[in-house]
Amino acid sequence: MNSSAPVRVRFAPSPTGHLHVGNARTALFNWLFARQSSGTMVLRIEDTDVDRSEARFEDQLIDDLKWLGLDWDEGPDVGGSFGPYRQSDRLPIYREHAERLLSEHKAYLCFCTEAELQQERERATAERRQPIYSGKCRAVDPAEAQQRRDSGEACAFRLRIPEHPIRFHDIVHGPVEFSNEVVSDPIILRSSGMPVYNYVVVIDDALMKITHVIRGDDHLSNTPKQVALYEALGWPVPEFAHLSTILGADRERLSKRHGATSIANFRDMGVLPEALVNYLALLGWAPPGGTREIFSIQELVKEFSLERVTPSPAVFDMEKLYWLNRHYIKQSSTQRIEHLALNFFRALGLLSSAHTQGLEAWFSKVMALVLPSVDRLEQLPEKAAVIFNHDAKAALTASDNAEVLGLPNTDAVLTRFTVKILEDESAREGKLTAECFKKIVNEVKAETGAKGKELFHPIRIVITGSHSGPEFDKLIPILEEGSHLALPRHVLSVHQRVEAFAKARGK
RNA sequence: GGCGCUAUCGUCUAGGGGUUAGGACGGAAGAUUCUCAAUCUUCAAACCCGGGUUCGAUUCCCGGUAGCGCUACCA
Repeated sequence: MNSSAPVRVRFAPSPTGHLHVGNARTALFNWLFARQSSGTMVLRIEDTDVDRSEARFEDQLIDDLKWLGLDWDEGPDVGGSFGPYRQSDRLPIYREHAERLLSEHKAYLCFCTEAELQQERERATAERRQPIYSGKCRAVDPAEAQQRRDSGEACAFRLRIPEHPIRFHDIVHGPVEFSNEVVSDPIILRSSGMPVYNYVVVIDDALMKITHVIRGDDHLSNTPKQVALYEALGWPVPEFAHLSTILGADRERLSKRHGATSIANFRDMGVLPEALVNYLALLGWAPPGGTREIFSIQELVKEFSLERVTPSPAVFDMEKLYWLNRHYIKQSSTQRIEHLALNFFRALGLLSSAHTQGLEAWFSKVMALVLPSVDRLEQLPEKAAVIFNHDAKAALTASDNAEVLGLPNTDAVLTRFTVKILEDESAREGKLTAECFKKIVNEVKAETGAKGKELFHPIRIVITGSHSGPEFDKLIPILEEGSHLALPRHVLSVHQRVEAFAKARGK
């Protein structure tokens, strides 16, 4: 172990789709560890699975990582002195080292066919034996093997697993030991000449001088093979840190079935990157004392510690993410949030991207009204429906409104209110102020004797279609100003709403 | 099946041989408000089971159970 060497870590995703939250956490922990120890972060693309890998996914991955605020010092896009950083560009390297292992008798040629191996495995399972490779070709004389290879016989390269238990250290799990009895001599180079994952990962990590391998614990059982490989190659074994799996609410491995799982999903929902980073850091890590929850990414760089990472699997809790997101939405500058929020309204055609006079100031008021009630930005248009939508008929027939509409005073309130608004000069022009509105409401109160919810609920039904909702002081100016803006979806003024409601009511 | 990993409130976790087992999310109640949201206050809620070690285990050890992973010429 080269613990004194400068820290070098890597994040090594397969470009098979968008960045998943589990991988994002792995990337984050690698990055935090690198940054806090002034180490080097390497991005390596594991694209040896040609069938599933696509170049465009690599760009997506990079976008997703950058969105989270992560960066790297070496990688396919930025270069570096340990490249190439795409496995598909490293094939000659893998072959070269495989040949070396062969010549040193650390590896041997295996002539067993896939069908034979398959049979052997089936027999072993049937007889309840360990389905590991028999080691049949270990016995083949190297010279004879070479001859058979030269004559064109198909063969794979297998690593010789040592005759002793394999031990390694894991920062999150402590010492780990595997009996050599249970680990097969692994194939490192297929008969097709293509190297196998467990082999290339070792070659790459070693050649890239990776000192700490931080990855998902689904690789824990593969690690003994990899350790054996390091030893066969005569290279130092790195430190390992295997991170627990992230589970869904049903305690199964988090997958698309559980809804949003990719970084892009969260971005599209209007989750802020700092909220996601904070949340991901808290999944499996806690600061000493364990009472602090809010961490900026810079604070995490300071406070994070691999030693404090828990080994047990964690269930992804959307609600807690949303809580953090609400926190960061409040923390953010209104300018930034409004800029992000605008896109959600544009996407639905509620607002256009054209410059509309007075839009910015008006939109700020809309945001001030609805922002406190959302978990994520995508909910904004729905919350702003009270502004953009008005359906008097629906308001009259909604079951939620039945009780209020049936109250003894409601009819009088509605009638007085309607008359006053329709008569009001400023309302007719869509220039009713919050003060004037309040004055009218107070007059209705005095004339009908209705107060509290008897007074406010019917009026709110007229204006918004629902008895509960935002305060009038804030809402009225938004409606009035909105009615003067040139918007794709016209915002009805108070007067227009009252008029429509009166018409629907037929009184 | 074999091997490995894991096990504290519903969830994320702190803690650790003797504690009123701490915090956060969520939940409930209350305050505030015309209502909703926000905010504030309060409350409920956990050491998987069985053995051992020990004066004393939730903590250490062993076993069980459960969950997850690996067991490929997949990554």
